[in-house]
Amino acid sequence: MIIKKDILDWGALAMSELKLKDALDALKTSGVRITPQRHAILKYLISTESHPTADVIYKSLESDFPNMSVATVYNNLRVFRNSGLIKELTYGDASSRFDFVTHDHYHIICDECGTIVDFHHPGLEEVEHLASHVTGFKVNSHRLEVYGTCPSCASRAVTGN
Amino acid sequence: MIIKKDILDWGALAMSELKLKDALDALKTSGVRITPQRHAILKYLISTESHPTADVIYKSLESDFPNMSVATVYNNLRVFRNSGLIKELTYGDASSRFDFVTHDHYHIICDECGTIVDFHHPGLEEVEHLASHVTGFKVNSHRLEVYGTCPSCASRAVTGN
DNA sequence: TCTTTCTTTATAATCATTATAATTAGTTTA
DNA sequence: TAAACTAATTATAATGATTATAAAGAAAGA
Repeated sequence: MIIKKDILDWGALAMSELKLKDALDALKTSGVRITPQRHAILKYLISTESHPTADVIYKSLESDFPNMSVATVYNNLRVFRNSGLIKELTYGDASSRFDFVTHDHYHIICDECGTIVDFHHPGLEEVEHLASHVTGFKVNSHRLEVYGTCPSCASRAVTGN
Repeated sequence: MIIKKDILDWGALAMSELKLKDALDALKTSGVRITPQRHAILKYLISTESHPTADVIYKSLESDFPNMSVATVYNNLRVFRNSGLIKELTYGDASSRFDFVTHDHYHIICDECGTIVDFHHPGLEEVEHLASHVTGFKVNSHRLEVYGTCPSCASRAVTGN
C-alpha cells in the first residue's frame, strides 16, 4: 500500500521539516550545492512566521555561524529566489523582505507599524486577462498587496497607548 | 450657463496644463510653497508618459536648473507623495519610480526590458473586503501589478533581434 | 520693506546590496 | 577513499540610492 506508506512517512515528519526536505531536494536536483549555510537559511525562512530582511536572517544565524558573511546571505537569497523557493517583497522605505513560497497567498501590510500578515484569495486571472488584452503583453504573474491598519494599531489609536 | 463656461475654460487649456494647475492649487491650499523647482518637477511628471526615477527627473531638468541639487528632487518627490499627488513605485532591483496620480490605474511591467504600461481596471474592493474580514485590518488601499512580456520583447524573441 | 519661516543647495553620511579575490569546502570520479 | 574540479564562502571594498546637515537664499505676511 504505497499510499499508506506515504501517509505514514508524512506523519513522521513535522510539516516544516517536510518543506525543508522538499526545498533541499529541489535545489539538489537543479544542481545547487547544499551547504550548511544554505541549509540554515532555508530552515530559518521556513520556520519563521515573519517576513525577515536579509539582515535579520544574518543576525539570527550569527550564533550558529559566527563567521558567516552577510554576502553569503544575499547570495543565497538570490539563489533561492531564482529557483522559485522564496519570494522577494520590495517596499519603498526599507530593505527587501523574503518569504518562503508555500501556497499562493497575498499580504496585507499595516501602514502604521509595518506588520505583514498573509491572507489567501483566489488568483486574479480575470485581471491578468484584461491586462493582457488591453496591453498586448504575455502575462506571467502579478503582485498584489493590501494596505491598512492592523487591529493592534487601531486599538492603540483609540486607547492612546 | 456655468456648464458651458466650464467647458470653454477646459477647452482653452491643454489637459496637462489643467492637471498642473490643479496640482499647484492643491499644494498651495495645503500650505506648500510653490517654488520654480517644484513647478518644474510637477510639470515634468505630468507631461511624461514614462515612470521616471528621481535621477531621470534630476537630469531632465538639469538644463533649466543647472544648480538644482538632487536632494531637492528627492525632497519634493516626498512632498508630492505625502500630499497624494504622485505615487511611488518600488521594485526590488532598481530605484523607485514616480507616477503622477490621475485616474486609478494599474501597471503591467515587462520582465525582459522593464517597460511599464498603464491599464485601467475596476478597483478590487472584493479583495479588500476579504482581506479585511480575514485579518481584522482596517483597509486603506491596495497595490497591484501584473508582470509579463511586452509585445516588442515577444517579437524580438521570435525574430532573434 | 522687514521678518519669519520654509526651501534650496552643497556636501557628507548612511544603508542596503553587490563585486572582487583569495580561501575553503562540496561533489565527482578514478 | 583521495585527488581534482568547481562552486561557495569569507572578508573587504565598492557602488548607488537616498537622507541628514548646515549655511545661504527666497516666499509670504505684517
